[in-house]
Amino acid sequence: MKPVRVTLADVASMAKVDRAVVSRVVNNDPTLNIRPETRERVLLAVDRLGYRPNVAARSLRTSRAHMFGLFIPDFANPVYAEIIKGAEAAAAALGCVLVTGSATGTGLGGYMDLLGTGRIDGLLLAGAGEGTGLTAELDRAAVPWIMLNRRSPSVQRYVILDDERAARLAVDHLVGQGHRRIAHLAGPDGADTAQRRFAGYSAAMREAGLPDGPIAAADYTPAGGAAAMTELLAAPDPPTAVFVANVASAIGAMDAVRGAGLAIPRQISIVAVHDLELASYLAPPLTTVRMPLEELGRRGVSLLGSIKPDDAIEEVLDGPMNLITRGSTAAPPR
Amino acid sequence: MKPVRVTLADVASMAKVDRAVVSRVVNNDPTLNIRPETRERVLLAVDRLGYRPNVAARSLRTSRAHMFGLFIPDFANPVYAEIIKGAEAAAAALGCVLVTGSATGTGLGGYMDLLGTGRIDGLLLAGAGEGTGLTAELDRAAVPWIMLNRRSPSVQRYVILDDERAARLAVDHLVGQGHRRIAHLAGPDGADTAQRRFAGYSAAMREAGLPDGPIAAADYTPAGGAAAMTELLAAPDPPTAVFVANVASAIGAMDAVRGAGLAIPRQISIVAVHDLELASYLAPPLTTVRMPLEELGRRGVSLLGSIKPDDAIEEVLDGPMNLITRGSTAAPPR
DNA sequence: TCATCAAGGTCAAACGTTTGACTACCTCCC
DNA sequence: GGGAGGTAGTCAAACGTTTGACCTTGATGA
Repeated sequence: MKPVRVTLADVASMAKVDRAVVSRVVNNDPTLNIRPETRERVLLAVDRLGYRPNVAARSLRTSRAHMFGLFIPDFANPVYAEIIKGAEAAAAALGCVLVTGSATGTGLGGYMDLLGTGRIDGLLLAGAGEGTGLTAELDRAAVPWIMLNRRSPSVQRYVILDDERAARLAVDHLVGQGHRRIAHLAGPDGADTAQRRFAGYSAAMREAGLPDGPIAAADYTPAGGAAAMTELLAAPDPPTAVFVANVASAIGAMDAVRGAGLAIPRQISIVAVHDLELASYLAPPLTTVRMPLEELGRRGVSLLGSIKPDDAIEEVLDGPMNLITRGSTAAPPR
Repeated sequence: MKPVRVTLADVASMAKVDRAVVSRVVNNDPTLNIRPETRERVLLAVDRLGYRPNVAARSLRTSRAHMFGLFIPDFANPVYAEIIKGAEAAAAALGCVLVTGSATGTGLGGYMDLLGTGRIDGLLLAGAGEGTGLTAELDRAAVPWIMLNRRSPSVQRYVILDDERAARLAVDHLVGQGHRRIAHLAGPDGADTAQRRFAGYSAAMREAGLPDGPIAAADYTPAGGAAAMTELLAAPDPPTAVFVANVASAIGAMDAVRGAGLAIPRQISIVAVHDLELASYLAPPLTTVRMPLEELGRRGVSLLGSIKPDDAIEEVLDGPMNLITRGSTAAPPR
């Protein structure tokens, strides 16, 4: 077969009908009155010619791109992989493509330039885009946008997870094992998720009648986690357990604990937010709280598909969230 | 500012010129003769109105989408993150958007449906798409495509890395430390990378005057790696070192070694292909061979930008490739 | 017999760019 | 005076869909 560019007109002439009929058949237009045999003829022609609609022409006419954007800070963070997966699936269900971009490639500034006008029908901002003038520009271009798992300081347009509940799950688990000196290896100061996880930690400790333990902040990387953990271990009355705000930090934290010559979980227990396949293969396997990230991506896209440009969205997604108990947590040393 | 949809016509009427002039100014058409002051007027109008070209209309007219696709099996595999990064950057340099899709969301079949006709100017296939009828369909739609780090059995259109060299680097390192019974934890049977890494392993062993050690295949996941490693350890004369074809497998492999009660690197050394930030934080830190994956993505896109549909491409990319020695390799037990 | 109605389509005008062809004006030179 | 040539633009036809308005035919009801 040679490369060909099949258009509506080709199909129409093969099926001996007007282009309009083909268009309506292809799009299942309910207003179309058509004899079954004619429809058959059209579908046959579509099939024989291998017709696929030209998306540019369609977009131009309908001013809908059938494409959503998802912007993330970095593909290397596996936490985002699940969000992408859910978002892709939801977009596909809507007959749309998801284009995922990261800040590592172009930066947010260039991103809008590249997307031009009318390339996407909506944009999901996952942990990126705060503070920049991007949202204003999106509004100007009438592109709906939603922040995922981040609240924006000014505008109320977000879907977040119940990070407080996640933190409670983790802390309650530690408390249940008998820990009383529980530290918190928090997320970076600016991050909204970090604040919510801290709030949950603090509330759970209070409810258990325990004072907040030592706290150290780290960005969501192994290196950051290692540094913060070293800090926590140097505290005057070191903790017997640590609730870590992020699994990537936790990996670094575990290394720091080993570096200090302490045994996990015999001398110190660790539990982190976000689960990874890899967590089972660490030494020891890491106890985590699994968050409904895939659901988050899915929900984001489906909201994008239905919101009006000025709708406010403030949603706390309650998907399944559970503690996955592995070897990194145990009763404290006596 | 209210949402507006600014078109060429708006700019033209504000600048008191024809739409054609605006178009030529915006696109820097060298054939245009224009007075500097007129150009200024146009640019001013563009700026004041916040004009951005409508990509759908442009694509329709020029039949170029200014968009490239990259298809990967799974976002959760951090190895692909680097490829994406490079590809995004190269696309941006060409003024194009990169849309990355994965098999987890829609499957390859649906992917083409969604992309329709004319949505992308070229597609990079990274470890996905073999065997399906996809490439035939791409050819039919006259969409250039290139396989990344995979050779297709039939058509010769690929860019690969020098996996043989990577394997040699790893094996030579082990040989240099005095190992003589070196096993290979290979990749999945079908994978082209697995074959090349095996070939490199085998060649390096031969050159060192050593016989191939035991070999076990695994998919590129921790679970697969753990199972295969267990198999290797059960061999009659167990190896003192293992060359693992992939870092994800290696993480599982390390766990299996620990499960068997053996110490790394004292009783068994491990080295794997592909580096991750995380490798430094494993226990012990994992020795790896770092591959130029970012370069691979970059090169893929830039080739896409320049090839003709029927060009053959058979390129072995020689970017920097180096052994990163960490704690998982040492001299064999005596 | 004529108006009405439904079925089964057809017609043609957009959508916003790009681009080859064309024009209007001026200058220069013989 | 007239032709050549250059400058600075203008004109209008595509590109492939979608969609509201319109048309034709045959059947039905009064």
